[in-house]
Amino acid sequence: MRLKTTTRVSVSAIRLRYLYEVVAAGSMRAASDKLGVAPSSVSRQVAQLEEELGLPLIEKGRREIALTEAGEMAVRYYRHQISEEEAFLSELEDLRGLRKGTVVLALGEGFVGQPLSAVLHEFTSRYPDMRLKIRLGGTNEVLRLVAEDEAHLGMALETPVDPKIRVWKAVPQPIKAIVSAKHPLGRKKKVTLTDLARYRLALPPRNFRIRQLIAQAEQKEGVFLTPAITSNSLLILKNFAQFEEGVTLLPELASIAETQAGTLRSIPISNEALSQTQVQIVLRVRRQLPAGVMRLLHLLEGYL
Amino acid sequence: MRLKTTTRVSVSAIRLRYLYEVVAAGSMRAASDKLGVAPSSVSRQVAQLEEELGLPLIEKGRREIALTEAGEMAVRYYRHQISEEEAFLSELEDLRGLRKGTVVLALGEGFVGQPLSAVLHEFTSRYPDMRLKIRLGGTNEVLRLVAEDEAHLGMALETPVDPKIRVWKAVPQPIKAIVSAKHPLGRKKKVTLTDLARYRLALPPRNFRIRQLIAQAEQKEGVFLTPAITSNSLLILKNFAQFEEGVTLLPELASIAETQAGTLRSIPISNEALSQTQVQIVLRVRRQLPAGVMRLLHLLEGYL
DNA sequence: TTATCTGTTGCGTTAAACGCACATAAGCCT
DNA sequence: AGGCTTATGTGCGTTTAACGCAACAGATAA
Repeated sequence: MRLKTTTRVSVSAIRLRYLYEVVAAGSMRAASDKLGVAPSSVSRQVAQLEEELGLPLIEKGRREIALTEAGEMAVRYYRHQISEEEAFLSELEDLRGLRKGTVVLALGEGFVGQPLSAVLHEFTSRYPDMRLKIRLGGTNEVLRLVAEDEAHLGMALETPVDPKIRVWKAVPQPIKAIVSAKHPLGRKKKVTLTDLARYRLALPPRNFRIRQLIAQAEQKEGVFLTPAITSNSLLILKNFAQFEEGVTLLPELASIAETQAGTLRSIPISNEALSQTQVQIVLRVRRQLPAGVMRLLHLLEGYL
Repeated sequence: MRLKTTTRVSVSAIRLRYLYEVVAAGSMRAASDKLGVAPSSVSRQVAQLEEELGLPLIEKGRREIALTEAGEMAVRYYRHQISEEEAFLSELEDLRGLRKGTVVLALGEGFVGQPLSAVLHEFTSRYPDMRLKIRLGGTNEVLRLVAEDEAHLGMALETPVDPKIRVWKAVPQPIKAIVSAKHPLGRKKKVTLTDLARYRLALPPRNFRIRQLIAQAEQKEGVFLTPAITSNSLLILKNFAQFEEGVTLLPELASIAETQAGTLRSIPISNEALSQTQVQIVLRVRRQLPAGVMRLLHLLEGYL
């Protein structure tokens, strides 16, 4: 698409302003006082505006200035323009003061459910006019959104390396065995994959990063886990552990509320691939982030 | 009333424009080509705009430029501003091309009725988007309107001298005796006040300039006319002459349609004050008139 | 990695706006 | 009518903003 190539005529803002001040002050001298410039300058600018527009704006040859019809139009236009500008600047002020704006946060599957609610609640209440968009998706989806500037921030588990992605912060987030308090494994300090294989398991589907990490561990140890149940809902997985005496494998964060309440326990797994996983906050390399996003970023950092 | 003294911040138009062209062209270099300036200038203006607004507008450090949220707002604002400016300029264009505008014409009492309709019709049809305001009033009212710029032009009978009023054109417009074709005076070439005193008369009220001129003539000749009927409606006066065999005294113009049709006759009066009256087109001294007004002025000149 | 785009910065140049001083014109007052 | 006051318009030298050129640095693609 080719844009117009017409040379823009652009009515000089300063000249319009001078005209307006002249009318408001009632004379060029008064206007020049208010503007802090010499009267000659005012006179010239108004004259040049008339030349630009090709029409007389003030009726000359009299003591008090009086606008012509074109002058009235010009002043009306200027006033309108000013009010629009003020609206624009005030909008900008909101943005500068972090009061407005949109932050898009992409979350990996590890966070599906009601995670982060404390952080997000703090953010939305501290900046009530900021809109927060949360996009959920698999780890790869998160990366794509961040790489293509469709999301400002991403949080996901064990993100693969990508030249366009910068890992801002990574914190250990081992995948643990989640069981109910009454479960036989509940008293153990550590479990092996072999231990787990003896119990009924609930696991996420194969396209989930968690499941891929589990697969890596299975490969390495030669032990293969067969889930009794597969679900992309973390809640279902957790319910399976809590009410059906089963076991599920999740990052600690995903069940932190229940472990703190005592209804579930999270047991470390003695496998490197699972115990050394990290949750990562990612953004696009060299991307300039709006201030609001930085705030959320810091909140998330503190949370992890 | 004191106006605001806040120093206006005024977002630079050129910088906004450069920003806009940059995003439209996709790069600063392309924009500089289109704008016909060096790329360095574009870069600087955009940087200065960012400084003025206190916010980054484009995300730096990448090949293709991308706007920040503030940048989006700025471009949106600029586009809006441009469309407003175009509307303004096009309005102005109308004005310049005489297609639009308002002309205020003040008419004295001698023109009440349906006079000038040919001229006014020609004017309104030739400049269909020009608005024509006609204010009717006594001669003094006409002069006040013109003196105080509430009317562009005035037409009245025998206007008194006034330093603020300039007589643009004056044409003789004697006050004549108006009678029906069958009236005894209808055959005379000239009548005196004494002649008139013998018939039933219809005259305008005393606050009309016509009546004041008649009074001057009465004073001078020592003959006093007693009207059978007094009315501020020229139509009533003329009807009195036409259907009730009476006489009325009016400027020739006021009954020109009827005299041409032959239903009324206008007889000169042998009195200096009445036979030498003039109708005058007046305007304020040194007033600059819009082009549209000049056109009407010339049309009126031609008519008289 | 190199080649070639991009945006940025330093510095001398051009053009717009300015201030000062003075000329000119309009309105007011006697 | 004529002087007096006050306001706008003009010539000219000065200041400031925008510019062009050239060199540099960062980023993408081969």
